[in-house]
Amino acid sequence: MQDSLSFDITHKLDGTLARAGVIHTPHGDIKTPAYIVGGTKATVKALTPEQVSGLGGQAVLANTYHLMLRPGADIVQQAGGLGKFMNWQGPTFTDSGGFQVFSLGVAYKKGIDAVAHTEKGDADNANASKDQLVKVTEHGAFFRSHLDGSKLEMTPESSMELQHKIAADIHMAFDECPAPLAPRQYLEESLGRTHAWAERCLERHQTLNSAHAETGQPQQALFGVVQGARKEDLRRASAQFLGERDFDGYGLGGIFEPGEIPSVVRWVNETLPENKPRHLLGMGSQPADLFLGVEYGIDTFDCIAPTRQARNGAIYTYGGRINIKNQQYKTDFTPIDTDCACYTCVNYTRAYINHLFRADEILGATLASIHNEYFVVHTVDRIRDSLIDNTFFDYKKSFLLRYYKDNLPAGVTL
RNA sequence: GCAGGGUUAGUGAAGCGGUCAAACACGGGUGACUGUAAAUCAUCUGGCUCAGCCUUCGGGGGUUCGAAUCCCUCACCCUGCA
Repeated sequence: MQDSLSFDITHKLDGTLARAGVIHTPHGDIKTPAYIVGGTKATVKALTPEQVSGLGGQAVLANTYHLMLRPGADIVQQAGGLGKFMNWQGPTFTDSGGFQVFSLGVAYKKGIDAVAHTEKGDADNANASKDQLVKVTEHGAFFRSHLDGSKLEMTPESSMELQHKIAADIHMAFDECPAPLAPRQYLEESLGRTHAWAERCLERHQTLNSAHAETGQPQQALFGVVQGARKEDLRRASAQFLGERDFDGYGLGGIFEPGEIPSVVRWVNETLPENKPRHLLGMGSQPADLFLGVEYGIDTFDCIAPTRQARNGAIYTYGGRINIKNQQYKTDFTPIDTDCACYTCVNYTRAYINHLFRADEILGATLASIHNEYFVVHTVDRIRDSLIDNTFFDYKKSFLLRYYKDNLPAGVTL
């Protein structure tokens, strides 16, 4: 059977876990470290695939839960798979739906921030609220659709069936993402479940891949997802358990702030096998995530924040984040960032984009999304270059000082 | 000219004797957003020496302990009839 995926490490940065390399997939290569563009519902919101590749995007990540609801995995399959369906030629990932166990579960109507970042109500964070749409059992997760309330079930097996129909190049194992401040006992129980689910995912995945081999379809790859919250022993045990199994790579889940990276990501990446790619799930809202992630051994990132924030007017510049809707930009006829080479910065002014947002014109979302996504994709590309020419720490320091000035996020060091 | 209706904060529009600095929407200010529940959400939006006070509901004058709310009058707008 032909390999679904291979990974070459071409450079390593001495004294760190950082590496540069190439992931080879049936739909092309990904030069790593790389920022994977969020395309949850088989679309990168407000952008055409040409715009995504134009801004430097190498691969996109869609979501199994969302595509199961709309349009349904069967339709994506009939279309010829995710890439064909959305006219994206390059590599694709799907997330399993594991994160929705969290976002529609304990975090529902409280917000990820409230559940993941605050110390208050830690026990509360683990408990079911009346509102939440998810119930977890050993068998799988029961969802109520956030769209119409209908009852759905997702199991490790069904997630793999769905992902194979959607047919991205790289799948994620169906995991439970627990609230990071849940009680220890719950975290242990949850991790055991995630591991059992991972084995069930792997088994079904291999069966499905064998069927593809018989029909001549490309092999698909599966990443195991490491959990364990902020507990070193749990994280190392998870990385050990999954690292011993035949996954094509690993996703790191349940990480919420840059300050966790030097601890949690390090524990995991010190333990995982070195020769397989590591994807940091859902992190990459701000530059510190990217520099620290790479430094502690991450190969790929995905995050929806650049496009979501762009739609809401929050825009990255090398001097920090700005809100383009603010009054002060009404008559600012300079680009978002004079040091940025993206399509938006080359062609448009802050005043024009400010106008588009105030007038509620959809082009504002597009131009802002092109810029924000370029900003993070390009930053990771530059980080890659800095690994190759051995200037990582200089680049990290100058970038983060310019971006954060005196306000480095908690836990971030230069 | 006669009869009726109207004039409320940046705009539209509730209120019809005390609990009204005055609902609500829009507009405006600011903030948030990390495997997308999100082109979303939060908050402020008369002034000030700010748990209190001051000035506001077309202008002026009354009634009342008390008026955006009732009466008189003036101005302007709308609708009928001449």
